[in-house]
Amino acid sequence: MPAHQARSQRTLELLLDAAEAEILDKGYADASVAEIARRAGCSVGTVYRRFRDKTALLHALDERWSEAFRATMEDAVAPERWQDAPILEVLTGYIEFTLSEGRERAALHRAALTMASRDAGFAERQMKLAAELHARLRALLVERVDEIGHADPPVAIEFALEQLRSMLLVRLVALPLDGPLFAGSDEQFIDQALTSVAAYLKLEARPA
Amino acid sequence: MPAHQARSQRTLELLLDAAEAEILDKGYADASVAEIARRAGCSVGTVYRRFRDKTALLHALDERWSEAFRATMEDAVAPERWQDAPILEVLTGYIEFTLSEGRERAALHRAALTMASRDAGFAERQMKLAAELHARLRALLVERVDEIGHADPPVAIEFALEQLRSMLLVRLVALPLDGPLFAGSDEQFIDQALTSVAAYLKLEARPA
DNA sequence: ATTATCTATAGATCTATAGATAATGC
DNA sequence: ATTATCTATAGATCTATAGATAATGC
Repeated sequence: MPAHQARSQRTLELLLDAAEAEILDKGYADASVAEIARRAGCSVGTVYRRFRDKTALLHALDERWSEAFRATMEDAVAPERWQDAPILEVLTGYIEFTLSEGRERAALHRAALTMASRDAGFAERQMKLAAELHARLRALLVERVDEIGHADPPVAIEFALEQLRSMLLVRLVALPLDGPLFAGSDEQFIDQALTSVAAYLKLEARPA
Repeated sequence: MPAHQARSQRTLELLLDAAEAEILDKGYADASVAEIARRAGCSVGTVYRRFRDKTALLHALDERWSEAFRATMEDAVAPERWQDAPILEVLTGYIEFTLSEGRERAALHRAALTMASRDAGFAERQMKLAAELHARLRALLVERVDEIGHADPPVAIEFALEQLRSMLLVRLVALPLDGPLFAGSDEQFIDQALTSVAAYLKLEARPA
């Protein structure tokens, strides 16, 4: 249902804002269309003029989130940005980016999680984003393979990235259950994570 | 609401079984009391005779799950069971236990996850279980601290356990989003996980 | 006599639509 | 003339309860 008037375009954005607020507030399952309309300052009928149904509205919201994340993510792992940086520095950047981005977006991510558990479309979009970030990081490490002393670098790169991603997920998303048990500060966390990955990959100074 | 007759005790168990089936089938949010009653072969009124409300029924179910898990878990990490085993062997046992237990209970764990996102009581119960397992593993490692070459063993033990737990969670729970990206087999996964933890902890053969 | 169960339904949601009214822009 | 919005409500849930009926066990 395309918007033909400037007015309806504005309404559409108000609706997405309202849906976001409502979902972060009450969660996916308890978000009501009537309340979203109220928050957007319009009527229920208007919601259904712009969106086929409730699900379509939530998909539009999830797409907005995904696009915003893709933009920051692509910027954070752009190869130009890490020119000549050794692996440990790249990974430090990744961890710090994820921690700060994740903190800001924790509520959002948790909301997306519940949405994904009820509709495969959300899950697909999220996994695709995760895979893209993964691929970009892999490329950065592959370029620096001469630092890696591990016997099987391709496997090691995959595993090391999965290890970091897993720890960050648990630390950040702070799923209601499955939250972090490691009590250390972020500095301590980053420190140990880098120590661990360096030991596992058997990182060596780069040959000149 | 205690059960005074043998009949009502049986009904109670039928209701928990029915609730379990219903939740694994449709998820927490879509589980309906009427359908649970139907599956248990009794009426809606009967459900409310045994449980104050829907939430109380789900808590009773979650408690049943938790008790079952606690039993297998305590058995799996019992100190007697690992007498004289070196750290790597203990951790192999932990990983294998978690993978097999987790595979069986993945649907259940996912259900608990959604329940936890809507009611803090579920979250608390789950985190407590996770913390108990963690504490038992920590004790096993602390006993074997003379194998550890890492500069700060207490921190290293915490971090290493968190690292394993995080990877196992992502690999197993296979959250709708946040699923695993590491494509290797279980054998490959276990192999790399052990390589990694050995390198990080700087494990050495135990002094005789 | 007490406990358990069932039937029937009140009451509270919540999504989605129909039909009337108002604003926009060619 | 077309697009957007609002009001009012149908229709589908779903939780929880009231009141009648049946089974249990002292």
